[in-house]
Amino acid sequence: MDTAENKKSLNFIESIVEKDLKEGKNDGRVQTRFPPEPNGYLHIGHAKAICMDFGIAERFGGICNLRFDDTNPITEDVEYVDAIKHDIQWLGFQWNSIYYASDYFQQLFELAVRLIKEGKAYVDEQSSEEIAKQKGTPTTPGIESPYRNRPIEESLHLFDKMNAGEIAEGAMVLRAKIDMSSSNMHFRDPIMYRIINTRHHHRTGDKWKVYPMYDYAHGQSDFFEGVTHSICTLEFEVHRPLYDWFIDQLATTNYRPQQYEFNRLNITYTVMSKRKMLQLVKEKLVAGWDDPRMPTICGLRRRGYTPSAIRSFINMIGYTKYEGTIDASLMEHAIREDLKPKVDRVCAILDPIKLIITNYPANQLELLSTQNNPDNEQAGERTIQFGKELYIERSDYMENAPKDYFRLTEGKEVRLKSAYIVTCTGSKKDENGRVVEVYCTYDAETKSGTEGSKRKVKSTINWVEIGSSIDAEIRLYDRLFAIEDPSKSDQDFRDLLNPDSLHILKGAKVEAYLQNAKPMDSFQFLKHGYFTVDLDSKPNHLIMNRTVSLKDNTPKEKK
RNA sequence: AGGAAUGUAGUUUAAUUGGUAAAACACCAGAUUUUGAAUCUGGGGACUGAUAAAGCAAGUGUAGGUUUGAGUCCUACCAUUCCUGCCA
Repeated sequence: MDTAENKKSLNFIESIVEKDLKEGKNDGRVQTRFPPEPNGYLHIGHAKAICMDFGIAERFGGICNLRFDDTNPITEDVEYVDAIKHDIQWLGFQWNSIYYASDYFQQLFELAVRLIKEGKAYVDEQSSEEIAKQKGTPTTPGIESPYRNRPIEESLHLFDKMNAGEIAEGAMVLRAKIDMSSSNMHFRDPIMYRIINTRHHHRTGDKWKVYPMYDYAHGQSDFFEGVTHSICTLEFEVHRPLYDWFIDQLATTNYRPQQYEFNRLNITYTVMSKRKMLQLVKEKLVAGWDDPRMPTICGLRRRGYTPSAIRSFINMIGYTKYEGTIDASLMEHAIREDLKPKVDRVCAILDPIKLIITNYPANQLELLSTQNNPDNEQAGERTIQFGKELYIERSDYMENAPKDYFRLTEGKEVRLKSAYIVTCTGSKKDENGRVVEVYCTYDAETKSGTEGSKRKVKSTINWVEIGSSIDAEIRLYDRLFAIEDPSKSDQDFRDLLNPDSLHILKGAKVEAYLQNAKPMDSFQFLKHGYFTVDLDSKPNHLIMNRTVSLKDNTPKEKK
């Protein structure tokens, strides 16, 4: 797999790294970092970034560190730190070291003091509204703060008071003194520090009352760590000049981290915003961050997606600077391909109806053999129990069938998968006219594997023997949103949820083989799709999630 | 309107760095099958045309230009995305 991957043409960032290496930039070092903010769970978009950050290091013999961008205690929490670590490792990556932006708070503070002393930063006492107003617009320059040229000593003194907790939250900020008329809005005296003294930081506790902003903290953290290629998504492109400006304040040698941006991942029928996901979770529109409909790593995991499927999907879509939207079917293709050779085919009857073989001896049971996975010889065979009374899918019988219906209807033959050929002889209805039992006769000469079984039959249907079958709750998941691009709609995204994204079937019957299935085990239910045992599944209450359906080409029941 | 960036089949990416526009997914048809899945074979697909026959002075957002030769270089235009949090 790796050789095939290496043959593939390099993406544009890999090309840059290769060139940098050739030119001996940064002493031939390659160092990346994955910098999540611990304020939510990782999603498939992060997986793309993870594959990039760790992938570059792996491919070019460099290192990749995990760094938590924990500069905002208002939204961040340890809960997320552990989940993020787990998700990265589950995806199959291992960081070199773990760092936290908060590890650098002291250094960042000292540098800020230095910038004040150099006249490159000042304490502003205006409200956020005033500062926003003075910022101007992209087409009109901003105006300078009245505090912009206050004495250095005064800023120094106030910055200390800010950090001592003597100033109220929101009352003052530290701003870099750059250019209020820059065409780049980020240069209009960006805020470096704000006061947060009503929250404990999950690592530094109450030590700090001022916290650095992203633009200041991020690049400097890269610098402190020795990052060479700081890879992020396109929306940070306009931040790059500021990133460089701050680095300029620190760099004294040839070493410089360089920021590169690639297109973030968008997928049809879902949202890729942590804010929106949080909202879905908080308003209980989904069952949690790991709801199998969520595009989070934990959601995909619970849905039955594998790390290799996710990685192959990411590999398929590539990295460019064009912001498009990936067809959800591509991800579905990835998981089908991944699971195909790996998981056993089993019988599950989602909407059962009884099939009684009238000429089969009562109380007789026999053991039949069936292939575990026709796409993988090594998976071997297993035995299944057959008897007089079976469950079949309700839809596999029709009382008044059209010509092109090839399954059970009076007088017609079908093959029972891995068993016998049977002929339908009729059915029984209850007082409401609902079919409750279907009858058939079997041909004892047609047992699977024998000569007699070679007869051509139009259709094969699935079944489970009643006595040995086990009950299962089946959760049929579908796309979370009803429309392709919920974020481009004028409507509230919550009104665009797909009302059919989850159907729970309580009365399903599955074959005994699933008796010992454990959470996260995957199977293919013949004709239905790939299913995974849910986390909440118990030995006496089997719950299975549909990962993805088989491709559905059944619109034959037209006309 | 200012700045930054991006336009290649329906979608996402390739294209030996100036030299045959290709792949995957999607779509369509046929064969095959003890899964109406998978598999196999083929097809339309980048411009025009009606879905065709077919055409082309035709094809990589549009229009020009440079060149023996342009998806690739140059110019202009158009479209889309991002930028005015004390979020990251």
